[in-house]
Amino acid sequence: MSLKQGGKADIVDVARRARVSISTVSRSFNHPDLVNPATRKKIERAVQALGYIRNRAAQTMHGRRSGTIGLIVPTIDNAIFAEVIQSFSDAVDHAGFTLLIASHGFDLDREYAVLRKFLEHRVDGVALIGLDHSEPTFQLLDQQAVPVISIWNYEADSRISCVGAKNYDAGRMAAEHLVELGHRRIALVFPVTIGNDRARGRLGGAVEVLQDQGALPPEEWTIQSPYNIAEAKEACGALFDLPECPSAVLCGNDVIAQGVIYALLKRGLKVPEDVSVMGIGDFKGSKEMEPALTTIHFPAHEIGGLAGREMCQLIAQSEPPNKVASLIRTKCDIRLSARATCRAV
Amino acid sequence: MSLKQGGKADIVDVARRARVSISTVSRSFNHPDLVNPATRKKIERAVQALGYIRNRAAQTMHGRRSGTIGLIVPTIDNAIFAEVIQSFSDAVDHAGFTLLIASHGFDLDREYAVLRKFLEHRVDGVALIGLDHSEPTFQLLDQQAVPVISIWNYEADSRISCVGAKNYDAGRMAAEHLVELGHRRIALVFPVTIGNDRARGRLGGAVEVLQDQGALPPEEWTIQSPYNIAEAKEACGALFDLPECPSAVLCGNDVIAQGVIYALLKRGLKVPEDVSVMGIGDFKGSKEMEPALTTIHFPAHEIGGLAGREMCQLIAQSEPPNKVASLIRTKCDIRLSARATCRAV
DNA sequence: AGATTTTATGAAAACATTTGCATTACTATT
DNA sequence: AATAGTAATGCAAATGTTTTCATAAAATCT
Repeated sequence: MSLKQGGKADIVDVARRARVSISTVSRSFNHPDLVNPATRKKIERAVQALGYIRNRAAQTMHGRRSGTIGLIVPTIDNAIFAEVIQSFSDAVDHAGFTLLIASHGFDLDREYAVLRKFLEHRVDGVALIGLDHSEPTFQLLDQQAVPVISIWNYEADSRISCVGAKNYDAGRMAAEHLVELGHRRIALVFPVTIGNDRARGRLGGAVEVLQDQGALPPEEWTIQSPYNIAEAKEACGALFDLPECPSAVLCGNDVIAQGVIYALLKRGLKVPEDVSVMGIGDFKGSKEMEPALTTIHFPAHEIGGLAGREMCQLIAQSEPPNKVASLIRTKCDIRLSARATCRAV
Repeated sequence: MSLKQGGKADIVDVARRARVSISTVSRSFNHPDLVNPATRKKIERAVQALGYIRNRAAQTMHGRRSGTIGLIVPTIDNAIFAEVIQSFSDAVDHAGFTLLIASHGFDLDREYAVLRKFLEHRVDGVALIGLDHSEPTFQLLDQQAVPVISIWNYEADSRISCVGAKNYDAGRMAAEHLVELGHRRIALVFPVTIGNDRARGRLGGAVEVLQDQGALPPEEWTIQSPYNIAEAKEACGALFDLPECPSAVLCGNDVIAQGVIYALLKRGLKVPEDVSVMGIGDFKGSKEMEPALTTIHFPAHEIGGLAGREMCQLIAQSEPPNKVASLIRTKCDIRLSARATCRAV
């Protein structure tokens, strides 16, 4: 009975019950210092009694910020991004924003479609993974002048703000480590690189080092596999049934590395005694594996948190609307985590 | 120059450019069949030229659906939920909805706060994990009459719609399998169960079976550990340094199981020769492990997808607004996946 | 005590849409 | 050829807020 029949009370109901005008109610939410504490109390009571919940849509429509941030990722259910999504989410949540999320399965056209959808919802900002996006995506971003940040990759000349690391360096580091350990017979297991600049950068870096060393792997030692334990395990199986087996395997990321290790174990081969395995990413759990995975450490948690905070900053900067925020570029350091899956030969 | 100075065109601009009324423009979006194809073409061209993007906030405000669904989970960066989030996301995306997501870190008060925030955004529906929620949460849900679904657990007498499995059964199955294999010296590694009915159900089921067999583990064989490889590995270490070592370990989920396996490997103990390890959940990758993990299979992908589709159904049902949708309860089957980490003794 | 500033409130316009009702122009029916 | 029915469109009210401006009341200054 204290509730309106519909169950949904609006600001007018609150005003009526508190015997003040709607302006005062609105003010008591948005600029509490401008309204008499006693009045505020009355309003507070009315809100309680009616179970009133503010309608953000109405505020949004009025031209204010919507209080939402959109995050577009290739996939959610993947160790790579889960950590970065979590820390990004925490950071924007902490600043009072609500997160809209969607995945596109590495399809840049779907990415564009999702972006449009987010824009229809008038997100205050958008975060994307990597710097590889379709031209329409860039144009839309530009035209709508929405604050945008790219997570995971760093490029000094990126078209949009970014926070992340140089995947090219990661690829180099990984290959160099293997080479320093004396390996020359190195196989490569990477995902498809179109529309995936992280993988492309890593592979490019690794190949360059190997080329300099005259250790470029033959065709049959270059395996393609998605970021997925099962498929990686399956895909690289043939590798070890070959007459000449590589002494080390450099993997596109830790998930692939895990698949490779399982494939080796399954064949009764020992890591690192028979074959060394190198990952990239240093996902949660890679350190705890037995033997612990040698990999290139990416500070995923830090990258996600930084990206979230910088996103909020970009949004604050771009106030008033239409003021274009300046670009921010943050380079995060990566480093070799030499553990137990690679040995010198 | 074809763009409005602000960069943002509205429906009025489109109408003007297409030389029709705003009503017609609106209609051509929402009820295209009611407008002349030729007119629709004109409007389409105007939209293109102006780079117009519809404002969902305005539609929302008008009382229609917002086109958003809120998903509240304990954590995102965890193998347990990542898969279910992904499939739920895909399902609602497919139906044209946009997903709002937030995590609460197993804190039911934060869950309540997040729910409020989502309701401010006028989500068309809310999905929660499990059936353990604070009383204010249930009341708010009730009072706002928002379609809601619980994911992961099934209870015949749940207060809200649910799709999932019986965690109690999972716990029983796991314990029964171990008992059938002849194990009596069984250790338990589970997370804190307050506010986590999944863990509570599993533990309860397992304990009951063990009690019936007079195989209830002593205090020092009951370990507490969060869902986290590193902490599980660390936490159960002491277990194997004890004078009398258990012959099997039953874990709260597969992540914990993996931690336990690594702890064993680290001590030079073999799985399953020295100790059997049982997981619950059957996460992505558990099948590929070497040795492959014996676990209770939860159809996470199916649960998430079903939940997403049923959420959309509930929303459709609750049209017109204020019509309360009926409860839906779907029980998903779980089964033992006996693989290689448990052996008979 | 009168003038000036400050504090607290209200009225009404604005925001970008949707939709019920009214209107006009066709097409089909007798 | 008049009538009824249908298709396509426009007008204007409604949606739930925020905010500018105006006004009234109270506090401060001289």
